[in-house]
Amino acid sequence: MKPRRTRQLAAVEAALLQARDHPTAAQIHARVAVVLPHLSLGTVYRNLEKLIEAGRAVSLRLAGEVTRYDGMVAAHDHFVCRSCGGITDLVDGDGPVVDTLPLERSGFAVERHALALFGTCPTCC
Amino acid sequence: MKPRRTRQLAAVEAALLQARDHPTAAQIHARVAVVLPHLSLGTVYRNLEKLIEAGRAVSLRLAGEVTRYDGMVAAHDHFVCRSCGGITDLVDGDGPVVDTLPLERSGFAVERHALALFGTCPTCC
DNA sequence: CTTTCTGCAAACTCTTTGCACTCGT
DNA sequence: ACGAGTGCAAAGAGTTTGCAGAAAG
Repeated sequence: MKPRRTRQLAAVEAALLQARDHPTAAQIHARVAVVLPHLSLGTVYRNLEKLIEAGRAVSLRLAGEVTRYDGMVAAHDHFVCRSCGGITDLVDGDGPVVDTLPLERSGFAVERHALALFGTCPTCC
Repeated sequence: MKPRRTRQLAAVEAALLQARDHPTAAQIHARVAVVLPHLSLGTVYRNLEKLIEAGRAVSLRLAGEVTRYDGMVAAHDHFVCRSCGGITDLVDGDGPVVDTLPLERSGFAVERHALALFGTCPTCC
């Protein structure tokens, strides 16, 4: 049950870290296939699952869209532009803040959240 | 392209409004099938799509889960309990608040958001 | 009557899995 | 050598769609 460092796993992680467009599994497959032509899509899915379990990747599911993957692992939110379709990472600090205090007071123990904002980005306005 | 008032559409909407458990398309189908035995799953999907376009329903996609539907149409967030799996509607006021001001200042025009919180609910703590 | 909607089933898309083989350790 | 990982292809799950007939307006 000890995880191994295979070229496929390394390549998938490298593609994820390099990408800033929140690629789909198929996109990752296409990109890695340049270097590893025989890479199968099934292996991409298996390795993405491993990275997520290891906390080295995050999956992102927006309404009406395929699952996307994000190599940025620190807690952050997303802005989806209705005009260009681009997804912007919002790092804590300049992004929106979710205030969970009222909830905590009601007895909810909040561990994490997933927030996606929709609208128009600065470039498209 | 004038929408018609069919019993199937009415029954799907009724089931949605009655449900408080954010049912999946299959669950809605099962519930409505009690009244309309010949209702097909395809029709459920088509009618859910119509309700969403009309702004009378909302879809909800959580990581690793099937699409769920919500008859509560007012903007609200969701709390997902890691222990019991229950989904609680968080109405604005006692729910968490998303502060989009810093973003707006950066040039983003935020129109709406989708927020899901994960943790343990009061009953499960 | 006209046009939208339905039921059914087949098609589609995305994702997962079984199996024999390969490759890290 | 051992066993986790891989490629391939087939299976699964969820959702969409084409078509002939039903039904709303």
